[in-house]
Amino acid sequence: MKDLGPILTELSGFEIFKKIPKQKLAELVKNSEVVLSEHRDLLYRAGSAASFFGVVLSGAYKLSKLSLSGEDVIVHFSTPGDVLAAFVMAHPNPHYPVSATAMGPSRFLKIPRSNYLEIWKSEPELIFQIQNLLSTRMNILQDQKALQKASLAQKLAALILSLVDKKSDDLSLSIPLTRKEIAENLGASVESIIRIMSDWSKLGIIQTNEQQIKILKPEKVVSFLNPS
Amino acid sequence: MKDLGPILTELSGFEIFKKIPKQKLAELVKNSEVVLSEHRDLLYRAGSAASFFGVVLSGAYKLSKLSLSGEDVIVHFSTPGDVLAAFVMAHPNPHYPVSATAMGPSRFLKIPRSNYLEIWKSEPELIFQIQNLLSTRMNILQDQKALQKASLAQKLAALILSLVDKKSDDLSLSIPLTRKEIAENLGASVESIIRIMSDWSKLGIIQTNEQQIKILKPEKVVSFLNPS
DNA sequence: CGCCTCTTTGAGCTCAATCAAGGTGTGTGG
DNA sequence: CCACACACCTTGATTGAGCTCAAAGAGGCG
Repeated sequence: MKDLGPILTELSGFEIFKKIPKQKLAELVKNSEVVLSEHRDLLYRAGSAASFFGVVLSGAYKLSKLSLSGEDVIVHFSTPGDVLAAFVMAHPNPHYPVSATAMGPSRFLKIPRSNYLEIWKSEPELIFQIQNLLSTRMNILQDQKALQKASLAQKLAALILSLVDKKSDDLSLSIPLTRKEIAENLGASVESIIRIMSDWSKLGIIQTNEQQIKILKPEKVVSFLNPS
Repeated sequence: MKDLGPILTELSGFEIFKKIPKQKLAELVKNSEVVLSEHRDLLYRAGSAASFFGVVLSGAYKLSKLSLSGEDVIVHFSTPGDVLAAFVMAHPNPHYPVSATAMGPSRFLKIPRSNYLEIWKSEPELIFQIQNLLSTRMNILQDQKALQKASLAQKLAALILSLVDKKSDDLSLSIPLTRKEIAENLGASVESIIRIMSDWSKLGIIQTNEQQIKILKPEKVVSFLNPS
C-alpha cells in the first residue's frame, strides 16, 4: 500500500472535498489505490459488477454505453474532481451502468465500495456533496435532452461551451476531443461534425490542432445557441 | 394538520418504503401535506426556489423544461411511488431544475425540505433507497441518450414498453398520454408520432382510445427495437 | 357559441445521414 | 526499414426520415 498522503492534498483541491476534514478524507480513501490509465484503457465495463467507485484525479474519462445498433454512445465526459459510479454504490448488488474509458493518460483514485457504505454514517456532508455532483450530472443530461430538437450546430455550440476550461484564461477545452467522440456524444455522424467545425475554423470562430479545441470568438459561438 | 396515518400505510405500499419502519416514516412526513392536483395543475416551476420535495401518491406528473426555442420538453413521466425533487435537497440554496405538472387528477405528498436534511442522519436505509431511485432515473435518461440515433419508431417502441403498467394483466400503459406529450418527450413532431401510431393501430399492434394506449402485439413492438 | 386542446392527413422541403473515396500520421511486426 | 493495419480527418454526391406548413374535424368548457 502506497502512502496516500499526497492524494489527500490533491483531493482537497477539488471543490467537493474542500470542506471535508483531512481525517475524514483519510477514512474515505483507506485501502484505495491510484490507477494510471493510458489512452483508451478501460476502467470498468458497463454491466460488470461494481466493486469500486472513485474520483478522477487528472486527465479525463469518457462514460459510454452501446446503442441498440451496437455503436458506442458517449453519455458523459468526466474531468478531474468528478466522482464516478457513486450513485450505484447504494444498490444491494450493483453493476456499472456505463463503461469508463481513459481519454489520454489519466489518473483515477479507485475506492472500495465498502468505504462508501461506511463513510456516510460519520460524514453526512460528504454524501451531500456527492449527491450534489450527481444532481449536477443529471441536470447536464436533462439540459441535453432539452436540446434534442435543436440543430446540430446548436448542440455542438452547447457542448463546446460546456467544456471550456474555467481555469485557463484562453478559452480552450479542458479535454482533447476527436470529431468521432463529439459525434458519439451528440448522436451525430462524424462527417456532419467535421463539416460544421471546418466551417467555424474557416470563419475564425474556433481553432483546432490535433484534438485541442480553442474558442476564438466566444460571442459567435454563443450566438449559435439561439435558434436561427 | 390532517391525520397522516392513512398516508403512512399508502407509503408502505411503495417498494422503496417497504423496509422502513412506520415510526421513521412518520418522522419523514411530519408537517407534510397531501396536494390534490387537477389535470395541468403546476406543482412547482423550473427555476423557483425548492422548499419541498415529495412523493407521487396517485395519478402522474410530467417533469418538463423549456428548450432554447421556447418549447416544452418532457424530461420524465413520474408515476406513483416516484420521489420528486429529492436530489436538489442537499444543495445549500436549491432551485427546481424542471417543472412538475399533473397529468389528470393526481395526489402528491409534499414534504418540507428540512425533513430531508434531518431524517438522513437517523435513517440511512431511506436515503439509500432514494438514491437508488435517482440512479434509476439517471439510467433511464442515459438509456434514452443511447437511443438518440435510433429511428422515431424505435424510440416510440422503447417509450411504450417502458411505460406499460406492470400491475395490470393486459398490456396497457400506466398513464394517459397525448400524442403531443409523446412528441415532447421523444423530441419529435406531433404529426410524426401520429403517423407512426395510426400505422400501428391499423396493423393491430396497438389500440388507443382517448389517451389510453394498449399493446395488442407485444412481440411486434419489441421487434421494432431492433434496427431494421 | 367561440375558444382551446387534441387529432388527423397531405404536400413539399431540408437537414443531416449514408456512401464513396482519398489523405495523414502512428504503431508494429516481419 | 518497409509494409500494413489502424485511427483519425476530409470532401463531394446522393438520399431519405422526419420536419414544417396548411387545412380541417371533433370534443369539451366557460
